[in-house]
Amino acid sequence: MEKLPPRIKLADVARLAGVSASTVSRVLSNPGLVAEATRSAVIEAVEASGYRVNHAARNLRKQRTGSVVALVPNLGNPFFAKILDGMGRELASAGYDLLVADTMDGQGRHIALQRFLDPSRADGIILLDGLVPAEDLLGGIEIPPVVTACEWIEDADLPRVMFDNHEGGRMAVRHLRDLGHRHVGLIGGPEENVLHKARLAGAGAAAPDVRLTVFSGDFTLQAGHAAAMQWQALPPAERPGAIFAFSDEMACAFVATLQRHGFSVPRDVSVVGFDDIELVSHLSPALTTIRQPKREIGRQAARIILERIEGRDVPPMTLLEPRLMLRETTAPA
Amino acid sequence: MEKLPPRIKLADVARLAGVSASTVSRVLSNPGLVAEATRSAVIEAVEASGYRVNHAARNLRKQRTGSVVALVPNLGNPFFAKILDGMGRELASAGYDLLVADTMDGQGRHIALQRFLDPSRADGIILLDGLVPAEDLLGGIEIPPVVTACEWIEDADLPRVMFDNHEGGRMAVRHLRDLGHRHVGLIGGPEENVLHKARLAGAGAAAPDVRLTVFSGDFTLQAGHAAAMQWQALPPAERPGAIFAFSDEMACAFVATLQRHGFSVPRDVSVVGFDDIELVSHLSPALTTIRQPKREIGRQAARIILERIEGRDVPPMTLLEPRLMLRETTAPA
DNA sequence: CACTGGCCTGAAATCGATTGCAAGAATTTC
DNA sequence: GAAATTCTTGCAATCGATTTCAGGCCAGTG
Repeated sequence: MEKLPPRIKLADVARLAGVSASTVSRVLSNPGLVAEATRSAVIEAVEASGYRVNHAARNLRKQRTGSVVALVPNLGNPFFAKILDGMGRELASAGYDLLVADTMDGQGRHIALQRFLDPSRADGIILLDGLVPAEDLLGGIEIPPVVTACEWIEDADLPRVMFDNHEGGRMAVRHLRDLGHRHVGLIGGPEENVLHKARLAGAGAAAPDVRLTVFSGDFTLQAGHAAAMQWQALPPAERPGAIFAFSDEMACAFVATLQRHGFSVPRDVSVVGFDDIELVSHLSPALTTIRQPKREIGRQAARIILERIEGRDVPPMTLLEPRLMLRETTAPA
Repeated sequence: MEKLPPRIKLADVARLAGVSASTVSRVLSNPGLVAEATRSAVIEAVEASGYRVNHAARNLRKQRTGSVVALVPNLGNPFFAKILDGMGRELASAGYDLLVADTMDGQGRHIALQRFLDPSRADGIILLDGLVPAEDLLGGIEIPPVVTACEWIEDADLPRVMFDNHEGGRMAVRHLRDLGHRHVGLIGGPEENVLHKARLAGAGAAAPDVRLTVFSGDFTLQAGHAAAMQWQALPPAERPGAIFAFSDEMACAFVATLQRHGFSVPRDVSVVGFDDIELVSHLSPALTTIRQPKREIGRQAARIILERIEGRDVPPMTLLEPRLMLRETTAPA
């Protein structure tokens, strides 16, 4: 191992430029305070020495961390990738780092979040999991500002950034009704999930003359497959002629399973998904679905946490509009 | 705004326990050095006061950051989600935070990575982008240890964690040959991409009697669609009877586009993908593909960067084995 | 009984940048 | 030309935890 030269610090630059460390610091963070001649000498010394600030020292002194942590229920779920993407760009352009962490362990148990709810670890928190106990976020201790995105926590008074799930649910069922369907099957999420509840309520509010049959699910491919098996097992007269799945993955698996058993979509059954993940528009038949602007949710959540970090007030709720992507899996009854 | 009590620090706990700050620090980081009686008094004081260490201060003093940064070419690509997942869990269990950042801006231009290549920002770097100029990683300045994962940098001597792309390519073409295909179309990635080169070489090495026709691509759905249009435009005698796409997304789009134009898979053409993203096993027909153990790649990369952080030597290359997932999109010629 | 060694503990230095304060220089005002 | 401002700049304190060093205490040994 070669011996590395010790890292350059502020004092070294100061010596090189013939000024004090304070002056160098000012040139770097508040150049207006320093006389033109001194300033350029300092800049030259900074460049000549290849100085880079030590973040730990700066953060300690300034009592901030320069990073925001995103807590997701499952990092492996591709759904969050686009959201993190939007978030990451927005934060990066404001000079913040994005830290990500899972709220669940390998076995799907919620882990202790105390570790992240600490002002010395992150300046702000973006929470994408609606099932975190509210008391974790309010307990007497001092925690950084929090905003919830996508999901939200019902009994906590935190700013929310979310898609209009109720309207999305309404829109899907309304679309099917307009096609003449009067019996719609829903493939839902976990019952305690806030997204599930909102979409279900929206679906129910869409039209009084549409009968709804709920197949339970959990947003996964497996759940879509299971729902298709249940659907087939029903006597033909009892089978809903249309299906609204609360995630595109469930919708895809539902369609594929039926196809494999000789049914045809949309001839035998119409299907609407939810999310509009990119892939589904490139399948055959292309999935009709409710689009969630995922990147935009990430961006907005980032903007809002930045406002909160600056101490400004933010709207209690930012609602993003749904959009029906009309494609090939729905047809008249 | 309510007035918050000032944050508890080490000195406060020390006063409460009737000892010095040094002793409290020792109890927390090296309990063996402290007498049993003192230790329990300190622990009690820590709990009573709700003390939490200040990371900036600790990091400054210890000259480390407690975090590892993963640099990905496109955070929005769901392919990376599973990798980050494996990585995140492994790092978390070692007490490290995972920072993520994109190596590209919104327009697909590479951004300056200097910002992350800084020992005061991260203790280690996991690079998932093979197109970063090698000089950025070697230039005179001191940077944290780096490992490359998935992709790698040809002219840099950095530890690599990767899937055996050559063997994956070989396996796919061999499988098609075994089914009787003697003309295989490849839908590749960008020409300068290392994954593309390795898979292409593997495909070429599979069998001397198989003719290969390359359709250019870039791993995206759009590229798969474009390749399907090109395929159809060929005179039937010139159309490869089998296709090996270098990503599942391209394979899916290829299949769907052909289906939409009245062709049938695998009757008219056999298709093999690459990656084994979860969704493709739940389509109809289910995609035959080469599985990449994505979570495992993340885990291994994390392990290796942790070793490097500890200063230990690591193998220059960690190769993960391919596996052919035989499903429904391939059939005898 | 004096001495050596081990065990605990506290004082103080240290990590490196930021910033309030005050002093000296330069400029303006009357 | 003296007094009042305004600019610049450096000194020294500060952020909070860790760690070196040295000293106090106690037990064991010759």
